[in-house]
Amino acid sequence: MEKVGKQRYRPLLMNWGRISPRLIATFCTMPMTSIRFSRRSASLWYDQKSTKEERIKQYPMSNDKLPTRNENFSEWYNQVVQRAEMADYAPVRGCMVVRPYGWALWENIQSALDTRFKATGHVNAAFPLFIPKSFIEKEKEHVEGFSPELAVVTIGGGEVLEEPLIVRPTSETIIGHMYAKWIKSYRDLPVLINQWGNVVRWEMRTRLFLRTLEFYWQEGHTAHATADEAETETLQMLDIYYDFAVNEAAVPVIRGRKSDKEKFAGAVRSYTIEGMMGDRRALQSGTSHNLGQNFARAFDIQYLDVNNELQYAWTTSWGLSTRFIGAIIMTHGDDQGLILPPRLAPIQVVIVPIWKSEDERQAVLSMAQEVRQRLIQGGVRAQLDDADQKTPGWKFNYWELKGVPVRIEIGPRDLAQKSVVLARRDVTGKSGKSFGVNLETLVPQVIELLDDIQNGLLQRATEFRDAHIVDVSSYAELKEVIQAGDWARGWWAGTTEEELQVKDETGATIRCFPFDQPESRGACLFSGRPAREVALFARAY
RNA sequence: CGGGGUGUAGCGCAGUUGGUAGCGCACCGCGUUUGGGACGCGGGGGUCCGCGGUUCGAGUCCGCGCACCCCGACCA
Repeated sequence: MEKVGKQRYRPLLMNWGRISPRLIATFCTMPMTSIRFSRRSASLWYDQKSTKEERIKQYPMSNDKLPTRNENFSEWYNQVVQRAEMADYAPVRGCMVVRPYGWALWENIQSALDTRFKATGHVNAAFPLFIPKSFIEKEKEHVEGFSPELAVVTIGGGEVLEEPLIVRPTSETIIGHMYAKWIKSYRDLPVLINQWGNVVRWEMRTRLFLRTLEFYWQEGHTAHATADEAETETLQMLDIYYDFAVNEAAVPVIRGRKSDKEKFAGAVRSYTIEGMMGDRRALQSGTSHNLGQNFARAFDIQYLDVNNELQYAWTTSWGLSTRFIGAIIMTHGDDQGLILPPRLAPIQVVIVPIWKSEDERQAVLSMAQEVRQRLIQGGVRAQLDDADQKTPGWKFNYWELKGVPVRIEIGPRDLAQKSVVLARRDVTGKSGKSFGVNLETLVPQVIELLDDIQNGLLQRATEFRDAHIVDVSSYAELKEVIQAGDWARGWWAGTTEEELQVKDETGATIRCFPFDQPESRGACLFSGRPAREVALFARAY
């Protein structure tokens, strides 16, 4: 059954140029020094000639430490996601289960975004999961872009369906259809609807959160009376993503316009926020599209304007997905595991009690309870880890792996002075600990610390990013910079073909034309032609 | 769809010339522990991917399937 989609839709594919050796390039730059790995990825790291015995000796299967990010970033990511209990592999290839801890993070992301959507006049609704196949085919670029990755339902209730149903890869088409019904007059505009839901795209290579067959997201779909208004909306929503990323997630993204080659299938213009991950690869973390009148024409979204003339509406769409969780993980995480930005962290403070005797246990626990109460009353998301099967040391490591921003340790030594130990997740070891923190000033101090961590994460990530963007003025320089793993920024006036050539030869793509542009003009780094804007090149996820 | 690989306990794996299945971790019980990933003793857990074949006997050999992983061709 699952093959139906591919077979049916393959013929629709026309000019899918064979694409880049990006993945080869990535593979080549990765160190062959993985310490631990799952069976899944093991073969990648094997020296094909070594014997099985040698491999086992070389790579002990000890399960207690993460690979470091330098050793093998990709394996570090996989293990962090699973061991921090964010997500797990589902029994269906390429699908994930978002576990409660991961979902709690997503809920916080949702609420931060939803608040912003509502504040700008948007409302939520829900559209169907299934889309008639014919809908997808109505917009030419759209069908070409999405055909290869559609899941198709051909049987329902034991009967072969008259028209196959597509499991939505995105909802422009079905929402467009509904908008055509609802929009008759300029008085009906604008329509500003958002939907929280899931979509399915039949990807070849999958990674937890970053690319799975099914993922969760929000998709906003708006319709407007004028091109200007649609463009304003498109940019406004990109700014909301930017504000969210920077101020809630402490992920310093760059706003910009996608190149024609990279824009959404069916859009006139696509805008993006791009983040630099800990391995310096780029991650498209949110997109906003100006669809012009493409979908309005395909779905007959027409209205009568003030002059009683029939006009096509101007539509937009914008989305941010659970992929953003991957962005948070790969932006802030360190060799101990996750570091979650305090504003989004499901648990902001974890309290670890320490005791030896039963007497101590009682006393420590009751103090820990009180601390937890005070924190919660102060509006802090606090949790007490009072499990007695695990040692404090184990708990420290566990909660660090889970990225909880602040840990409070309470032991016998603290009882007497009515004080606690504060440990911040973003500074490892003893230097991140404050001893003898007084109970009376604890709550404001924790709140200040959370704030400090939030700012620190943003600053650290911003500095890291800026240190790895290099200005280039020639193709040779670009190659060198990309080869070194950094991002290259330079004047660009190239064609899509030239962009493709860069991708083929370097593995890098144009991530965006940043909004932040120099005043001057320059010469295209590739062709030497006069260029009006600079582009950012990077290897991307 | 092409090339490569793997299917044995929840996870990671071992299993010799074919002789009736084990190790580590996890899990359960009891006890001792607890300021940076504790320890002892005891215990539970198997359709050895499936089907067929060879054999007195198959995790092991043969055939055919299936699933998953990796690499290539796409993408938020």
